[in-house]
Amino acid sequence: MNGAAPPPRSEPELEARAAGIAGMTLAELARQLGRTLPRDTRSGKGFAGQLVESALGASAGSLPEPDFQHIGVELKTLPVSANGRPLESTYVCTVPLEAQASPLWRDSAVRRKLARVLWLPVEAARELPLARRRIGSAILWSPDAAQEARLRADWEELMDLIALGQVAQITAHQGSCLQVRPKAADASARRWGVDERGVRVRTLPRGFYLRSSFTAAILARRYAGIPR
Amino acid sequence: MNGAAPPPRSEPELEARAAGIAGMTLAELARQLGRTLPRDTRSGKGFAGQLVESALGASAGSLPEPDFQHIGVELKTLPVSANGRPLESTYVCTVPLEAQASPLWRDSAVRRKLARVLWLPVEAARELPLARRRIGSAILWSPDAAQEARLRADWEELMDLIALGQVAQITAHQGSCLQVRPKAADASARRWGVDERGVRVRTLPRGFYLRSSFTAAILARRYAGIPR
DNA sequence: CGGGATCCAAGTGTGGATCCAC
DNA sequence: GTGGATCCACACTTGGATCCCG
Repeated sequence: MNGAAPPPRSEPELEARAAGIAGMTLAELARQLGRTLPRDTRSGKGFAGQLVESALGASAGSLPEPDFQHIGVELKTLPVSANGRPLESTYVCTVPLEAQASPLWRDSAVRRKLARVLWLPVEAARELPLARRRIGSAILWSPDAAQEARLRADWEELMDLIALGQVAQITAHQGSCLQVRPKAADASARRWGVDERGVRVRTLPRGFYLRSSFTAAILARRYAGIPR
Repeated sequence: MNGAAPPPRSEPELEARAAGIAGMTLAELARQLGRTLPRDTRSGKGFAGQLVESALGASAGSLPEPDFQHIGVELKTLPVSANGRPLESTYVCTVPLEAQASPLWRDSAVRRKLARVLWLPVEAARELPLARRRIGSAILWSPDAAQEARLRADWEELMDLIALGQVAQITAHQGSCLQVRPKAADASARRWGVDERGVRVRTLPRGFYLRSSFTAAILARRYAGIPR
């Protein structure tokens, strides 16, 4: 196997490929794919995610489509500690800052993105160099009724504020499982939004993120499976 | 003088700068600005335009704003033969392919772009190497009533077809002074548009262009002034 | 600990236009 | 001659996320 894989044609095929890379280190996988490792994790924040995209046949760098568009599955790597506990929140998608009337959960990007996800744990303890980090066992997941209800409640609360032009008042404290945080090159970045009076204004771009307590619960149901 | 100039603060200041570079070759101007010439004109299609932007203090590579936004003036280089006759049509702006109801000329990008233009003739005969091409004398222009009427008539005819989803039927034969032609990296490029039934479809991106007979008339009123 | 700040790659779109086969 | 095709640069956006100070 060398170079990027073609798109998988079914969920079982995708799961089989994920099983095939479980236990490998990022260095091993990078060598197989002919990719070089970034010098450090600061300058290579997205490296692990892009590496497994190539390995599993995701249409790399594509647009609002799911990673595996034929089969409607989104791929998310999950940085975990040695104990298999998520170390970071998970980015979902950008926040639509120009929303005016309160939109419907049914039509939301958050619901579409999270409808079907292949979670792939990857070791990410700060002291462990990129090269030695190992890939865990994947979990193919859809939200159950309780999870979807919590996601929806958080999303509706947050989107109501945005539709009212209150985005500047939102902090990452809000939302029990889904939060809104900055998503930008730096704090000076600006995107078009709407203020309290409906006037178009420049504002900091933001994204929806899943709290790590939420992804921890997903992993807890099925052992993350980092080989020892 | 070295590096790009700051924005001019008035039309007379802009005209004075243009007079200052009239008669210079592209090689001379490039050396003053510390820029290197492209190998050939095929790979350097936009070079002359970008060079004079720097020389005159246009906010290079900026967005839908006029080149000189403070004073509301657009800069257009005009490739001319040894006789001062325009050799090419002039690109104005992209065609809004998603327009539904027929929009108003008053609000159009074409009218805004052409409201005030500094035309700068530049020698461009095919046999003349980039380095030896000379810059002519600038003309600061606004459309007179007759010119605006022709532009408006062409624009309204073309935009009506686009609003009806007939963009695929438009050819460069239409329009007495303003035409629609492809504006893309190649013929496979696609942008969102609307078909006859109002359905969103992928279509070839297009731009508005001024026929060279139109720009020739502008130059004819005031001698292009390539020094001999 | 975690909320706010930041980092990289690649795709897309726009602005500058001229090329070239028919 | 000119209508359809193409070329370059670079700003902007999105998708991949983790960093790091209070």
